Amino acid sequence: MPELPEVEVIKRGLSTPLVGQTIHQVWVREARLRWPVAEQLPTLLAGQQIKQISRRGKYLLLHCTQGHLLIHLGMSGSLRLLDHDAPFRKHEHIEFLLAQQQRLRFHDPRRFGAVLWTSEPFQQHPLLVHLGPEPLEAAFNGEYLYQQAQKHRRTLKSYIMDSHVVVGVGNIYANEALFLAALQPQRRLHTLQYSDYQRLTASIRQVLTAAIDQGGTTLRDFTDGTGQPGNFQPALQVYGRAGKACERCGHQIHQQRLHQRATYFCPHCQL
DNA sequence: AAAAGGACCTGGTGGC
DNA sequence: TGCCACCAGGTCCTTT
Repeated sequence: MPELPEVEVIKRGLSTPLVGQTIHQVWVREARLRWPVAEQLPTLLAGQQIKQISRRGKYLLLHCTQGHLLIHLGMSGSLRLLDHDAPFRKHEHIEFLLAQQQRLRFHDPRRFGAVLWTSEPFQQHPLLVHLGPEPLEAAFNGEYLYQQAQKHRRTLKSYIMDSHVVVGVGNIYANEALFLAALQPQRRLHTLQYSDYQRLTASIRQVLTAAIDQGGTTLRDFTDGTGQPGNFQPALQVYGRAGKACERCGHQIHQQRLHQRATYFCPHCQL
């Protein structure tokens, strides 16, 4: 479900209601997520205050009094802030009881998501320490993407979706960014020029920024922390548009499988 | 050693 | 209606 824009939208939506709140109680109804939820989690978290919320790639980080809660939504995860009387839905695996009788619930049908605790500096967590730069920060630029590419001969799409290269670019936005940059997803890295990487970094930034501004992309069920869906879906140029007309040139959008993922592109615009 | 494939899950959809 | 195959926004681990 969530790529970088969706996680960013959730972060922004939950910051105001959550920062400063105390976690009074935690209920783990299903511990079998991507990694088992720590048995001690309820004990560890009880009484801790949420000091700050941030994001690293697709990880949402709740910085608490004595450590950090790392939340990854995987493919189908979501977080909802609910009133005290909200009935449990299926797949609501974890509940955080807050003051004012509000509760934050982690919902994830496919259980590819993760909820992890660390009391160490979070940057050094094994899942975060090897991540590439944030695409919206200055370290991610044409020079960087070009230099990294010299180490590989793989396809362009798998390259930009690799979180060790750059974080946050999932299948939807990889397709969209490649369309914006007029580059075919299956191109091999060594066939590209320096200027292609400059254009591509700009396109990645552009599509992620626009998606954040629109509140993210809702295909089936994405909502921010308060239940609002995103509005970026109508702006998608290629993703999910197989057989439809390219909005730039009118040719049909093609679909093919690349590395097991649905891949969309305009064979006329993208070279 | 890089790159592709498999695995982890549930639910929705479309075909027969 | 039922059954089945296939698809889905992620990413770590294993195999080639």
